[in-house]
Amino acid sequence: MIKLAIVEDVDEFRDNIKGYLDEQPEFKCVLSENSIESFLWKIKNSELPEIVLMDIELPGMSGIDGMKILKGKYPDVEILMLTVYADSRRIFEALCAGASGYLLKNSPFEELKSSIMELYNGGAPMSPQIAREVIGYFKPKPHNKKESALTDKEKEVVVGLVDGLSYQQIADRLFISVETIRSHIKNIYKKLHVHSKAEVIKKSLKDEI
Amino acid sequence: MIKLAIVEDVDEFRDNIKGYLDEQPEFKCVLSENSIESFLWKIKNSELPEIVLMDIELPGMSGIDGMKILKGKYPDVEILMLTVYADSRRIFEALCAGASGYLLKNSPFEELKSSIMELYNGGAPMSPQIAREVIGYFKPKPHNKKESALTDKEKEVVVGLVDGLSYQQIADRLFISVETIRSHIKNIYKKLHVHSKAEVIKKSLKDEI
DNA sequence: ATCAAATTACCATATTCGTGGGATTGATGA
DNA sequence: TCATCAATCCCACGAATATGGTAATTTGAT
Repeated sequence: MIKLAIVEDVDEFRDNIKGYLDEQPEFKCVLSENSIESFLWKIKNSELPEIVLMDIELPGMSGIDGMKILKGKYPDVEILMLTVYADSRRIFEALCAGASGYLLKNSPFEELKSSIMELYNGGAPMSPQIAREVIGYFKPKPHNKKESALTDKEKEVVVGLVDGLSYQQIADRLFISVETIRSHIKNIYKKLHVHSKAEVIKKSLKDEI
Repeated sequence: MIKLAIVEDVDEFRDNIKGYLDEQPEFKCVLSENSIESFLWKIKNSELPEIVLMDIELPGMSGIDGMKILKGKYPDVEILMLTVYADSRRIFEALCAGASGYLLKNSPFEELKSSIMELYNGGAPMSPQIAREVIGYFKPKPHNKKESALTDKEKEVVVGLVDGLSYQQIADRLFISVETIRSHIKNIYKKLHVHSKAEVIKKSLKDEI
């Protein structure tokens, strides 16, 4: 018997889901609320749900913020996001906030059920569209520039900068003069169109150099 | 009719898969090879497959390296990784190399079929275990430190540093004197035990401050 | 064999940074 | 109420950085 909670502001949709889930012998809805605020309030005196189905678009506190609070208080609760949107910003915000699964609302109830079971068994259910976004996150980027423009030596210098070394320290590490480092840095700055170590480090750590 | 290719070194397993897929009216196996090398050779004179089922553990060139080459020559080919391993290093290497799906070899053939269909329809099929790893990648880390120690103002200054601004520019942005920035920076350095902008930026971008 | 690029190195100079001292004002909490 | 801390500002000085030159080798590719 898996204990569930539902947080969804559209009354009809919430009741439909609850109706369906209550029919399933493997589930038990211990809470069904229309806002994060009331959910967080009621949960104090309720059985602790194992899985929370949560809408991402809620009046008042957003599902994302709600998740953060919920996860803070009850880290073991699994959260399955439900949403009509498949845009990547929302997806990654939700995942970074601790969602364990992400379904589109147009999923049929049977899929909702199997997704809950999958989540309960340690999986991470996602609608195909969502999975595509998530996988796409790792895909090799079209790599805007051609091979980063930087030479091998310049890349070594960049590594030194990222490691927080001074010019002198980089020189020692690469067994060349600090003057050479200065030359390389000048060229790196020109190529990357930056004017400080800080910007190089940022580029190196964020984009790709 | 979806055109498929199989790259798998274990003859029996490869033949079993091919046998099953050939029975399906939606599929057509245009290639079935036991190594990346022979696959890349034969594909030149073969119909171009739309989806390649590829083992990740291959003698000779690894599936990962093979994928990179394949993706380089035929960027539109979708790759579905097949493996017995679910360790995160392999998963993320494969995804970063351009895999569009990732199945464990213990998946039943029916699941393999539905996964191919899902991939063909723009999804990104994953075994539940794999999905868990992928989602886990985004999960909030156990956040080692206690609330980062930095005050709100100090965090704003850090943001300025990460943005590559000079002290003066940060001062202008926050409408306070550059001397105040210097004070904040001194305190930030003490709290984080660092001695340069570079280290702060690195900490901010890598760990969490 | 030749030319372009990469790597190495040096000089000069203005700016920025890192760090040591202070000091004042509020807000917060014990 | 008193102590603490965040936030604001100032001074000074040596170290490091940013940017402008110039130029000798090495290396790679044509």
